[in-house]
Amino acid sequence: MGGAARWWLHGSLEALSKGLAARGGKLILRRGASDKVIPDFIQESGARSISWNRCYEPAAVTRDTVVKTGLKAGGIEAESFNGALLFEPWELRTQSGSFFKVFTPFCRTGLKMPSPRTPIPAPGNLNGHKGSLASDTLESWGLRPTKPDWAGGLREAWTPGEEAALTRLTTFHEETISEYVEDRDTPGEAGTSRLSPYLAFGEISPHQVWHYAARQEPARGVTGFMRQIMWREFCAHLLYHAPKMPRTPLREEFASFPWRRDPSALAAWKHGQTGYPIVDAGMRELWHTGWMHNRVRMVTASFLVKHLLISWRSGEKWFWDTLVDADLANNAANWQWVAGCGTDAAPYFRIFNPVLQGEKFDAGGAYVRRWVPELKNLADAWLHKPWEAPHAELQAAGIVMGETYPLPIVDHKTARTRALFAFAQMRSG
DNA sequence: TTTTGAGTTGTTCGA
DNA sequence: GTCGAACAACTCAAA
Repeated sequence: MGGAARWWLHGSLEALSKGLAARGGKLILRRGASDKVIPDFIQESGARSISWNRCYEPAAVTRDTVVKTGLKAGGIEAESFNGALLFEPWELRTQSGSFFKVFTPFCRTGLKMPSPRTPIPAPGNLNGHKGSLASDTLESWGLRPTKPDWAGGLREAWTPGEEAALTRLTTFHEETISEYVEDRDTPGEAGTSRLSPYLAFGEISPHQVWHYAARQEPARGVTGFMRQIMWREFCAHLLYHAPKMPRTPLREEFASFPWRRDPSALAAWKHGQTGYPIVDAGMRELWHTGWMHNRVRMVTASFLVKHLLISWRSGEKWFWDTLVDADLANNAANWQWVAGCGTDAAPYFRIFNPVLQGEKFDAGGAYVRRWVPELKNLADAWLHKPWEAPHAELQAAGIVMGETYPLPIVDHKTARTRALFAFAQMRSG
């Protein structure tokens, strides 16, 4: 797990432990190889059956199959359930029986399926095990950063756990969803659901999200929001059917793409020091809060892959380490989409212009001013391209280009031409 | 089997 | 300033 996700997991387990205790249960923590720890624990506790929610990531499928086979052979009742996805990955098929590689027909087919099961409430009383069973302490797992403690921004921004997830869902529906279609693309507004980490950790299920939305008045935003939930579903199904997706480009010709190695440019990108305000704002939001607005994820990812010509794998790794909502399937599928090597990817000539993206989606500059405060006194007209601002404007705003804020590490037009050339090179073999 | 229409998110250029 | 076309060609999904 990445660092930010480990921080979240600590809070998540803490909340789960409290929730179980309130219902007469107890959370027991153990760690080690599943096919050893689980059978040992079953023997120790005298359990006769075990249930779990399925994971759909390739390594987890393999692991759980081994565990289940072993338990059944030992006469233990073992049952797994789907708590993570609206549809089973083998359920949604094209008419020819293959899995979907294009989102729109995938989504259409999903919406025509019988409605996903409705969630049932948690039991009131768990009637827990009465004996004493040893448990690791959560602290001993060392999930939270200590030296240094870099998680202050995460604590400010998030409350992990099921209760917080349900609050978030309710608030989103009461305050945000009616303007979802307009506001979800405006990073300066809190226009998105921010449910991603809760979904990633199973603190809320897509079934809960789905049925809660379906029960609402058919507000304008609901359909658009459900479409986004289907994107999560699509990525998970893709990973299930294409297990190599996190490492290998789905379009094979990309194996020979001429990526550059450029550690200093990569470092500038990671730390929000590229000289393009919208990119830097996004990367700093990520570093500070463990989350980045969806629109800005696209812009920053496109910048790494196309302007800097650095492999999407580098970006994938950084996001994996820094996102509280890090999810193997979403991360891999979306990086491949941006890089153009996914099955349903953006065409290669679609290269985001970070200045235009900033001007279009952060027109009032609220987002950049929040995350790049050294530019906050600069007028809207120059905010997304400070290197073009007249000297007097910069001086009035207290900015010295190259000192208080970096000059662009690449020129947009030059970088764009270079990217197009690289793609052409790849195509010609 | 063949054909046809369509495909998350954009930018640039020239009229 | 606004608008439409070009940017390529390919693969997928369904008729």
